[in-house]
Order: sequence, then C-alpha cells, then structure tokens
Amino acid sequence: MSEATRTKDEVLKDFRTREILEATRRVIGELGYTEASMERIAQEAGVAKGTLYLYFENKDGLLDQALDYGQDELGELMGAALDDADGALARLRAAVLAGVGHAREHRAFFQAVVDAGHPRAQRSDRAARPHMDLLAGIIADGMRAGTLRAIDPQRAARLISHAMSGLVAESLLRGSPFPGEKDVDAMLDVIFHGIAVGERP
Amino acid sequence: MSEATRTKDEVLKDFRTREILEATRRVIGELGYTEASMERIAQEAGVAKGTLYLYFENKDGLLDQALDYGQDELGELMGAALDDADGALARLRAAVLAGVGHAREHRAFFQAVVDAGHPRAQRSDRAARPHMDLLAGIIADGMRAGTLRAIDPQRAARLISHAMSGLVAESLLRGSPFPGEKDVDAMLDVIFHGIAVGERP
Amino acid sequence: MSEATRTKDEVLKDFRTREILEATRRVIGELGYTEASMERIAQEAGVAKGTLYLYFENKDGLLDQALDYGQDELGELMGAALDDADGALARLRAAVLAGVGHAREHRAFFQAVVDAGHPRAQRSDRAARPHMDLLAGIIADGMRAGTLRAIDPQRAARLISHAMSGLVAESLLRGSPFPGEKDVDAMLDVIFHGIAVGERP
Amino acid sequence: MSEATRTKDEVLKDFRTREILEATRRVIGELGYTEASMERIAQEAGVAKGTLYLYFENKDGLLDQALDYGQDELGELMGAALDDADGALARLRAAVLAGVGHAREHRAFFQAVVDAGHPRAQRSDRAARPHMDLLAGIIADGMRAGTLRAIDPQRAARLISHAMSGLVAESLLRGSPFPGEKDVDAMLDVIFHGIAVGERP
DNA sequence: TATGAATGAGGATTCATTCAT
DNA sequence: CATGAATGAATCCTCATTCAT
Repeated sequence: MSEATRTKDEVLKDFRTREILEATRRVIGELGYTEASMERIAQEAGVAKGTLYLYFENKDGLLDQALDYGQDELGELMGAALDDADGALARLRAAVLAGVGHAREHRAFFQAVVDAGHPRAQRSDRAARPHMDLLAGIIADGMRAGTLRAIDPQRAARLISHAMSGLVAESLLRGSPFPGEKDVDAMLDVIFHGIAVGERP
Repeated sequence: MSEATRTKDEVLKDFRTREILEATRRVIGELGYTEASMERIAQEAGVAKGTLYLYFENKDGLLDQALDYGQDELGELMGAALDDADGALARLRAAVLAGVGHAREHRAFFQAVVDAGHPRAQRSDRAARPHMDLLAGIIADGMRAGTLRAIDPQRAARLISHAMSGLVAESLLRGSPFPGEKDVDAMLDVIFHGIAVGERP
Repeated sequence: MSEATRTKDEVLKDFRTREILEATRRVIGELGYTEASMERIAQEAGVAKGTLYLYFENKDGLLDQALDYGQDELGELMGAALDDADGALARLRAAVLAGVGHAREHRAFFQAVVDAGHPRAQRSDRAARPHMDLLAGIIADGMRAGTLRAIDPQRAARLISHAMSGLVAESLLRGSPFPGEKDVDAMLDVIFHGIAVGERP
Repeated sequence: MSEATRTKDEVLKDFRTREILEATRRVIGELGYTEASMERIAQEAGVAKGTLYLYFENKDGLLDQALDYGQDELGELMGAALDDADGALARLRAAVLAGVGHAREHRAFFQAVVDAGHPRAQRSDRAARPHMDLLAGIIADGMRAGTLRAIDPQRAARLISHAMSGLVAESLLRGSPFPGEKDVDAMLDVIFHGIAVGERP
C-alpha cells in the first residue's frame, strides 16, 4: 500500500496496457480496421472482454491509443535506422526502408498509422505524427548542410510519408509482392531528383 | 411504343441509379465508409431503404459501384482539364489541380476513391484506377517528348496520386484550409524537380 | 356492357383465377409453404405481382383459396377413381391410390391440403374436406352392405386420410422413393384387418 | 474449485438452455412455426434477443433443437406410460394416451414434433423419432408374443403415430374438445381390429 | 384492368458495453 | 481487479402490399 506497491501496480498496469495495445495492433493488422472486434482483441491479448474496459475508455479510445502507439513505434524504428546512415539522402532512404519494414510486420495496421485520410486518423487526439517530424528534421538538416534544395521540410516530409504509404498500399491492393529495396529506391529516385529534365528552379 | 418505352424506362433507371450513387457519395463523404448505413443513404437519396435493393444487389455492391462511379468521374474531370494545358508538366499540374478540385467537392469520399489502401478498394472488381492511367499516359508522353526523365510511368503516376491524396488528407486531418494552387505547386515542385541538389543520375 | 359481355368478363376472370391458383400450387409444391412468395407466384402465373391483388384479397386469401382448390381437386380425383372399383375395400383402395397419385404430382402442396395440422389449414374457412366426406361415404356404404364393421365412418375416414398423408410425408422426409402400390397396400392391410390376432369385438 | 465451478456453470447453462427451449416450444405452440420470431421467443424466455445467440447458433439451430427436445420428451413420456400396461395392445394404448396427453400441454408444437411432413422436420439432423422406435418396439414384441399379426412394425408404428397426430390436429382444426380416451379408443379399435368383416389374411 | 416500382414494417444477426459474481 | 454472461441498439435485408401510370 506504500509507494513501492503503488509503483509496482503501475508497472503492472503499464505492462498490461502495452500487451493489449500490441494485441490490438495484431488484430488490426490481420483483419483490418472494420473487422477488428473487442472480442477478438481480448482473445488475442489473452484477457476477458471486460478487462479491456479497465484499461481503456471504450473501443474508440483503444483504437486511438493503438494508433498512437503505432505512431510512436514507427517513429522510433525510423529514428533508430538513422544511426548507420550518413547524409540527408541516405538518412531519408534508411528511414523509409525502416518504415516499409515496419509495414511488412503489421500490414493493414501500418495503413491506419500512416494514412492521414483514414477515418480513424481524423478522430485521433494526436495531430502530429512523430515519423513525419523525423523526416522533416532530416530534410531541414539536409538543407542546412546544402545537400537539399530550399523547400518546405514539412511538406516534403508529408510527401515522402504518403509515397511510402502508397507503396505499401498498392502491394496490398494488388496482392503483389511486398515492396523491396528496388521499389523504395525507384520511388525515392523521383522524390530526390524529380521527374523533369533540365535546370532546376 | 415498346422501344420508346423501354428507352424511357432505362433513362429513368439510369437517372435513379445516379441519384443513389451521388447520395451514397455524399454520405460517405460525411460519415466515412464504415459509418455509412443503408438507412442513411436511403434518407439522403430521398427513397425508402428497400428501393436501394431494386438498384443494387446489396450494400457491398452499392459501395463498390459508388467507388467506381467516383473513379470514373475523377478520371473524366482530370482528363477534361488537360485540354488547356501544354507540355507534360503543365498537363500534370492541370490534372492534379482538377483532382484536388474534385476532392473539395467530395472530401472524405475522395479519400476512398484515391486511396488504394482503403479496405473497400481491395474488394472492388476494378483494380485499375482511370486517373492513374491518365497520369501514367501523360508521363509516358512527356518521356517520348524529352521533357521528362526516363522513369517508370506507372510508379511515378502512383506517386503523384498518393501525394495528391495526402495533400487533401492532411487538410482534412488538421482542419486546415483546403489545399490551394500554392500547396499543389509546392508539392509538384518536389516531384518535378526533386529535393536533391546537384547532378541528376 | 350487356349481360353477354359481363358473362364473358366473368369467364375470363374465372380463367385467370384458376391460372393463378394453379401457379400457386406449383410454387408451393416446389418451394414449400414458407418459401412461396407473391413475387414467385406471379412469375409462375405469368402476371404482375399487383395483378394477384386484383383477384385475391391478400396472400392469406390466395393461399387459403389455393388450399380449397386443392381440396376440391383431390376430392374429384378420388371420386373419379371409384368408377372402376367394386366393394368398399376396393373403393377405399382406389381412392387412396388416387390420393397418393395426386401427391406425386404436387408433393409439398399435398401435405398442406391433407394435413389438418398444417398452420395454414387451421385458418382456412373451410373445415370440411371433400375427400374425407368421400371416404366416409364409402365406409358408410360398406357398413350398410355388411362389408365393414360398425364403426364411426367419420373417424375411420380421418384415420385413412392421415395415414395416407403420413405415407407421403415419410417419403418426403427420408428422401426415400415415393410410396407405390405395395406401400399403400401394406398400410391398408392394417386398416382393413387390424394388427391384432384373434376374435374381433 | 475449478471442477466444482465448471460443473455449476454447466448446470446453469443447461438450465438456461432448457428454459429457452421451453419458451420456444410455447411460442411455436401459440403462433406456429413460421410466425415464431426470435424477438418473441426471447420475450417469452425472459431474456434479451442477443442471449438466444449465446445458447444457440442461430434460429434454425434453436428450432431444430426445440424439435429434438420435444421428440425426446415425447418419447420419454410414452416410455414411462408403459410401466403399468401389460400386453402389446394395452401398451400401445398407454403410449398413445401419453402422446395425446403431451399434445394437450403443447398443442401446435406437438404437430411439428410428430408430423414428418413439417417443413422443419425435413431439415432436422435427426431422422429417427424416438417415439416411433418405441411404438415399433412394442409391436415387434407383440408379434413375438403372438398377440399381433405378422406385419411390418415400422410401418405400423408410423401409422399409429400419424393417426395420433391426426386426432389432435382435427380437434385443433375444428376447435372441438381435445381428444379424450373415447376418441383414442375409437381410433385404436380400427387399428387393432381393422374395419373389415370376416376372415383375416 | 394490368403493371411493377416503391414502400417500410419486420426479422435475423452482430457486437460494443455493462455489471453481478 | 478480472471475468464473461447478458444486454439491446443498430444493421442489413426481405417481402407483402400499395398506387401512379
């Protein structure tokens, strides 16, 4: 009942919370957003349906937090991938590859995390998405370093994010193989160097 | 009488079909895909629930056709916008502006139409999306004319499409003003000229 | 507009009425009672759905009259079969064989016609079923002629009717071959001679 | 605790299952098969609509099991009635009286249970009806004991079953008083001793 | 009279949420 | 705290019936 106990309880609570969020992600990744039910999530998390309501307000809250959780993780993954990369272009490439790798693990869930147009995304509390800030940061750095043209980093970051999302989405849509390095490089080639011929503005 | 009558009936049927599809689009645009109910769509179309089933097999069929209808309309709008534009870049710009204009009218519905990752999109019979073919065509022409670099037109078209979608999505997400010419141009600037400095490959 | 015309109209009306009743019977015979819809009946009769309501009050009325129609026809069929038969037992046998023959043509419909327990039967205006009166008549005659024991003709007639119905029902239920003469004779053997051994009361 | 609890839960579950089945029977008895709705059954059982789906797969499953439940109960009732009866004829009479008694309690439901021609009966998993086996057993015994003629026990059992069903059905149809001992005896008199005069085959 | 498009009440089923244990 | 049985609002869909043409 002392401080230590309370802390232990909180740790436990955090642990359970995370477990449920990861179960939620797995279910969304497997069944898609619409088909994810509380029943199925509870099953996946190994708890009873009612328990979900001890940790989350309601379904909306659970899904929103699962999104946020995914956002954070995606941001961290992309951030971690930067360690080995040098220069803005290489760093952007590493980040995107990490993002696509994340998508390979979580499929449908990835869409919801990245896609700003997703019905759920519009309701989420959190407008800022960490991985976008990360991309924008790299771009801003690149501009300062003279590697990149003077452009709006936020805009460019969004563009890259949506391009990455689209890459994955297309493969899901067509049932074609998951995008590999070649696909990512082809996409980045356009974003890095443009499609036009001749002088740049 | 038979022929005339049949034709008249068919015209009427087509008219009603279109009315229902447009009502469906409005409802999707307002409530999103998941929340669009047959009840609500019927209300919006000014018909009874049962009437929807005279024109469409079931809910899936209605939503699928609404998507196709949106796809076609978007393709036509973008195609029509090309008449006044000269050169690949100008034509791409015109097409994207037309697409964004379409989105202004239909908001959330636009997402479903453009977004390949949307759950519904994966079920639709139609894998090809006309507006993508259109964009790819412009790019291929531009390459032949020497205005554009040698790239994969399909990939580039997808990139532009997703960028366009993302542009709109972000404004919906943030509640910020709808993207105008300035935003489109900033986005296209990156795609046209790339973000990198220096020699192109 | 004169009497002749009205008569002609009436003839036409009767003709249509009969056509619809026979279509109804075919549909019931094929799909069963529960699955028979106004749509399907209209289709089978070659008229529009609305037309059914010009000839019958509503679905209940149509089904009831179809039952009555079947009752009358069954009675007539069984009556016609008596011409060649001599003696009460032979006449009963002929009647039952005719009834079973009718059932072969109309299957599920027959059940509804004969089965007093059928949900519909309980609502029908007509309590008396002609074929029962016919059977009762034969029995009464047989008693007068000394061929049959002194029993209640009505009760015995009902018993035979239900036995006949059961015979057909079992074959429908088991998917076994339709009852033939052998099955009918085995059933009648019991009713004619009883199952007991020894003196009769 | 685990075993005891599980047992207690199972007992409770069985109890609820039975309650719902009996409610179903009451509703069928009152409204007939076709008109029995899940809504109404839930109301009768004093539970919510959704609860029905915790105990039964769907409507078909519920109705099927209600039939089976009725079949079993009827068979048990008829079986129990045999204890006090001696000799094949007396035993058959006791069984039929028990069957009619069961019908008095459950009226229209009884029809569905006994009537092989009922649409539902044809779908039920269970082709064999216990009370028929019981009757057939008595008859076979009687034949061995020399009390009954050499006949097909199965056929004779079916005949008796349908005769019993018809007896009840007629009283329902006519609104006449429920069949009493006198009616049963009159019916059995025919089946026991036949309607014909003179030598038996 | 005949039609068949339109209607909307009604029915089966699902699933987020609650609450007694 | 945890459970999961129970709930009932909400949803899709069918089909008997009506009515303008």
